[in-house]
Amino acid sequence: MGIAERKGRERAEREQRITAAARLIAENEGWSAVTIRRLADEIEYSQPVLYAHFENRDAIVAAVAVEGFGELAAALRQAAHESIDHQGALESVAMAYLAFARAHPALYEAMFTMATGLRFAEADTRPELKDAFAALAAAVGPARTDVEVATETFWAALHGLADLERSGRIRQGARAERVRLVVNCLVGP
Amino acid sequence: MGIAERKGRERAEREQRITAAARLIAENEGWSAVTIRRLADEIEYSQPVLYAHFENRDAIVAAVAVEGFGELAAALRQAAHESIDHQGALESVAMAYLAFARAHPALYEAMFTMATGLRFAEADTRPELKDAFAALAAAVGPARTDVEVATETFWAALHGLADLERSGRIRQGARAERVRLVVNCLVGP
DNA sequence: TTATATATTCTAGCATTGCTAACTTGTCAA
DNA sequence: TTGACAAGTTAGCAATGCTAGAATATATAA
Repeated sequence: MGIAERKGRERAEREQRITAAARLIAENEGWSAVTIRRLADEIEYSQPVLYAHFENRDAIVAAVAVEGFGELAAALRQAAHESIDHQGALESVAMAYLAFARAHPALYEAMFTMATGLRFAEADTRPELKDAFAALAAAVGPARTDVEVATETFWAALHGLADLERSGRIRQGARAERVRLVVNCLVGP
Repeated sequence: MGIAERKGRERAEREQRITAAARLIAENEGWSAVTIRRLADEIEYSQPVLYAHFENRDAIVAAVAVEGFGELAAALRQAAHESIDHQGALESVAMAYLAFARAHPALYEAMFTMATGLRFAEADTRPELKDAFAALAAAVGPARTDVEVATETFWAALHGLADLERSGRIRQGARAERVRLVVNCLVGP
């Protein structure tokens, strides 16, 4: 009997609607507008139902963040394919990273400044998180001995650029120059 | 008559006590523990008094953040003095930046992830903010034509490293290697 | 010195938040 | 049909940021 299956499907679908609503509201009105009551309204259930899916509000943010890491990894992989040489690929990936952060500010915020519970390099690390790092490593990868150090540094530079651009602390105009500086550093010696 | 002066002094002192209490509580228990009621208790006044000093809670966070920028600038300047050659100074400054973020996580959080109202490169930008940027620029400074681009990139790399280290997304161990990679990139050609 | 006006500070309360206990309704097997 | 269990709702708690209006202290004028 497919009753259990149907219930499982319904549950998964409802969970999906919760994160989708959270993401939409956050992107339009900021994360502070994402309240349990608002989400309950949106999915047309009462508030306690949300707690049958997520332990608390932070867990909803974390779920959105995990989605984001999956999408970021995909975007980076696609950008890497658009160039032939190493340097071009790195520049392309870097620009794609910054464009991603700019296009989905609330999503990026969930991925990096909220959701403090999401750990990397642990046993329970979600595959999406590893995948995003791997996508960066693939672009940095060849022709370096210290791939991990280089990837971490590349990632940090990109994240820093994205964050300082978002908060208006560095000029929007000079983006390409800054990216070139970062990429030259990695592709160089 | 020094009545007005005395009142001004008392007012300034009370304001100082508010930000000091906010900072202390944040550093010990996180920013979520910094509530208006808690601060009111701490300075031994009722809650509305706080609103005679700051427009809202965010303004208190912002005030702490400004303090932080002043201290960061000082720390960077001091680090720059400890080396003779350019490369050494840059490495020293970078390490001092990361150490600052690690030593005062709540303060750093106020400076970069909260306090969204603080703008750079605007007319009303507080001098402390410009000073921190200037301290970095002074270290990057000579021997480059594009000082501003280089400084922005340097800053972004440091901020990214600090942020990803804080959230446990890059290894604490390889800090020196990453810093070397960043510095080599700026000092190089 | 005393009375009035002004400035200062407090009490009390509102609306909103995340979250939960306890009731009610629906569902399925015996 | 009935009784056990699951699913969902109502109602409410404690905490938050913030504010109106009462109460008190302080400075100025008579």
